[in-house]
Amino acid sequence: MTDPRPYHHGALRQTLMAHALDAIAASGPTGWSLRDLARRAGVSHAAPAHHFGDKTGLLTAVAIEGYRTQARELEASWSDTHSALELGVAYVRFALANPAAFEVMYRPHLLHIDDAELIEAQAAASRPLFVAMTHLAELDPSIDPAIAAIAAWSIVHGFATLWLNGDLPRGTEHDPEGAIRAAAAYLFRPGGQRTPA
Amino acid sequence: MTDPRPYHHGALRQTLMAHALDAIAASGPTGWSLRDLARRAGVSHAAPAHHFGDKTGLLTAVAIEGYRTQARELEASWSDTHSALELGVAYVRFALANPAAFEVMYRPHLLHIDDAELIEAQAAASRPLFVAMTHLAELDPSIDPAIAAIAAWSIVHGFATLWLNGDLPRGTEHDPEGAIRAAAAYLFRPGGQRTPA
DNA sequence: TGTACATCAGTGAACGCGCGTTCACTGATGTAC
DNA sequence: TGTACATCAGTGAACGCGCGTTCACTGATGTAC
Repeated sequence: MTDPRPYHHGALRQTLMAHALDAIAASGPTGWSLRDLARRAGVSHAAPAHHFGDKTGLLTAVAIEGYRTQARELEASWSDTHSALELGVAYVRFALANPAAFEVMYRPHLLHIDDAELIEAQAAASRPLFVAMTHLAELDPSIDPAIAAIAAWSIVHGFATLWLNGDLPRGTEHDPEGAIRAAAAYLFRPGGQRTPA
Repeated sequence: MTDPRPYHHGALRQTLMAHALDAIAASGPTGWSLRDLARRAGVSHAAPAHHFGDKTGLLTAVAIEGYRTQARELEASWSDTHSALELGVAYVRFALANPAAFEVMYRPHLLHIDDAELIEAQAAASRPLFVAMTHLAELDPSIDPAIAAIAAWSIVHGFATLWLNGDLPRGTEHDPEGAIRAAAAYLFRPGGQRTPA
């Protein structure tokens, strides 16, 4: 009656990564075991080691895939709008759509940080931010692109983190994109002198 | 030759919390066990359950203590400076000085979120932010205090998170306070109209 | 000052469990000739 | 078209380990009278 499962799974690597995303979303970046993932994939408990070596290897694979997707989305946002604000909204949109990957990507101590593919994917994902900040500094010479990058990255990263943790007050829930768009608009209002508030 | 340890430890609760902070800083909010903490405190493995019940209880105690300290520091900063910018710097200073507590405080799913002391401590810690934003909105009527609160909280929370994870580029390392002060100064520059950048 | 008793803090043995890792293996697939 | 062989993906039994939890206990402390 039961399907005779073929000896070779066929797409075990991707399947394990998908289950890892579920497990991370449910129990955090370390709240699961390789055996658990194997069980979910219907495969023997020693199989995951073939593909990832260990947990860190799997998390690294998850982060790489996350950075690649993020890079694609940020590049698309920038070339569509040439707006730093919309780039920030795209950053938040990615985080909210991919909470598990987002939770892993920015925690170097969970990853094999010297993995070449990881380093390259990270660099590709951060490029649009620097392009946008340079663009901004050209329009407004009072803006220092390095500091602006820290400001912009911080506000969108902070918003995404707080939103995913459920820390933001009720009301934000139904329209997170609207909330970050309004909040981030306070950054880089053109013209004004910079003085401490 | 060895000290005859007294049957009663005397300050086991505080000692376990201190070791928990070390363990969290080293291995993340869940990368340790109650048995491990008991070992570090030189006490039998069943002792921690007396004080905290379980891991979540201990993390809740850590978060409560964190929020109380944070509330004290933020209140002091506000009453000393009446500056929203300096309040943000104080938020970052707290996070960097108390990384383990900071890592736990904003993750409700790690905590007993309906603990009355936790709720009260959280509320006390967030009060200065709303006071400061209300103050800001009085000075500049174009500022919406609710949105400004999200913007301000996001930028300092994001900065602290990225800094603690080691994600920010070299250079920021030696003067995180200077970096967040410069970055946050882009928020709420007086005067300018709000338009998307 | 003394005694009895309740309460509290911590002990230590026992349990069953899920984990990562190892290892010799087997079944399927791809390639060379 | 067929055969031989290498490689790769996944198996399953075994191991030792640290874990949380339970439980009857013991030693110290505090309080009532």
